[in-house]
Amino acid sequence: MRLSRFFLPILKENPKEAEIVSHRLMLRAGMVRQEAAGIYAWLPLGFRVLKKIEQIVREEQDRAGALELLMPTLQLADLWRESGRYDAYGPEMLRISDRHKRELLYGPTNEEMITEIFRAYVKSYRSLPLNLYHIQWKFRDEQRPRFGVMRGREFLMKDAYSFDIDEAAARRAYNRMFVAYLRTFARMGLKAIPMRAETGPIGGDLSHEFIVLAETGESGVFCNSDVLDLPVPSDDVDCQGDLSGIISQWTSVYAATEDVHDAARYEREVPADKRVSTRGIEVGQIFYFGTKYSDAMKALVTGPDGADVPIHGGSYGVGVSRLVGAIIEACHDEAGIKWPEAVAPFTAVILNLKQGSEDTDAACEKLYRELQARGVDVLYDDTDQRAGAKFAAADLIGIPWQILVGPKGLAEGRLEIKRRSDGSRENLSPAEVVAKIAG
RNA sequence: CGGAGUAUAGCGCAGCCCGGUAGCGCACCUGCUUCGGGAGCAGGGGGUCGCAGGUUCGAAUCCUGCUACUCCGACCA
Repeated sequence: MRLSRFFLPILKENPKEAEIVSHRLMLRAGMVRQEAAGIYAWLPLGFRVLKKIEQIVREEQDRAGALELLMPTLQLADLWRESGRYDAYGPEMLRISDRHKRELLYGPTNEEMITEIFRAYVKSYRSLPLNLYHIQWKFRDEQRPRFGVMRGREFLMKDAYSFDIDEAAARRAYNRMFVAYLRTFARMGLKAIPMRAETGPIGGDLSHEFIVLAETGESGVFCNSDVLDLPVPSDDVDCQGDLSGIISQWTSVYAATEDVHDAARYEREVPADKRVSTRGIEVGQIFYFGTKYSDAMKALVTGPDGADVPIHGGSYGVGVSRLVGAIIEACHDEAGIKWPEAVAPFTAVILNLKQGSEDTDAACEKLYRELQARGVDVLYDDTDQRAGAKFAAADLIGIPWQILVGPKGLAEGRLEIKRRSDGSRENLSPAEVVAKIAG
């Protein structure tokens, strides 16, 4: 992508409403624009990141055996009356009526709808286990939206729903999602710690929140620093195999949000030098809720003995749009964002330090073509701004690799490559640059 | 949902007390000079001053009502 043809409305000054760093940087980097309280338009740069995150979530859900579908944003009120949540959900639910005065709502979550779909088709225990998920916009009419996309009213969420014949099978489904979540967040460059959590209004008795440690997080958290060094399951983990060893490894180390924090146990189990008391951002939560919805909505399957039984369910959410902010909270410095490569809007940016000069133009064009040919997502800053402005913009938008092409280096046949994450620099030949980034 | 504020150009702000027909910095456009860490000079474009009423010869400014947004707290993927 040529920057001169891209849409990147960078701001030099800080918008006054943005209090936390991720919100400030997202606005300054031209990633989002606020359209109403807690409602954002995703501009091209932000949209690229959102899509990368979404794709990682999707790949790990698929790996875990979940099946993607897509449910609508609007749902009929009657569906929610069946579960009893239409009234219980309260003013956070956005209620709408259509021209026929039918009552609808903009979905804040989809347990009811997925249960309705499930019960319409699945009749036998032999169709289980089943895990269906979608990645769709949700709306929760928060009393006080804030912190940009970290707590918007409209947000993109991955929500998966598992269906199993009994509790033991449901716990295996829960474990598969637990492992998928460990992998998902690690692939994005985040340390997300699973913490025992309250089940809240969704119900059930087993739940973990996945928390990214950050001073600007909304909830207080307490954990044993050992949990930060636990190994994340690798690519070849057998999701259909026995995962209980991994789960117990992760859940035996103390980690809790302030809501369920047990100070006595914390002090008893965690040595003083390993106590971490900080704040965190919730990026995912998983629940096992048993037969709560299948009882209320009569989602029954016929078991091996011929008797109908309610299925055991779980639901598993990832805040996809929130993750964009969470990653920035975890990865930035004074100059701007430092995207982990896996979610970066572009892998590399070419900075032509003397636009209009024959030598640098030719070298940049060649490099740009070669990187593209090698499948690298590359941004070419071909604007006629001065070098300093290009450096500042590149640092701000956080592209992992900056390739500096200027007359000084070219005189010796060299380009300078700067790594955004640690600021390290190397002088390399063009071929070496291509090999390093594409290879 | 309690409390406190704000609304003037794309962004950040001044002007309002004391009414007289809107200004500054950044950004944008043109030209020249610059050119490896957010350049300089000169010229230029852009605002029914959140909306609706009222007072007045005259309202960004005073009065009334409304709306939107922000911050602190209680609450949430």
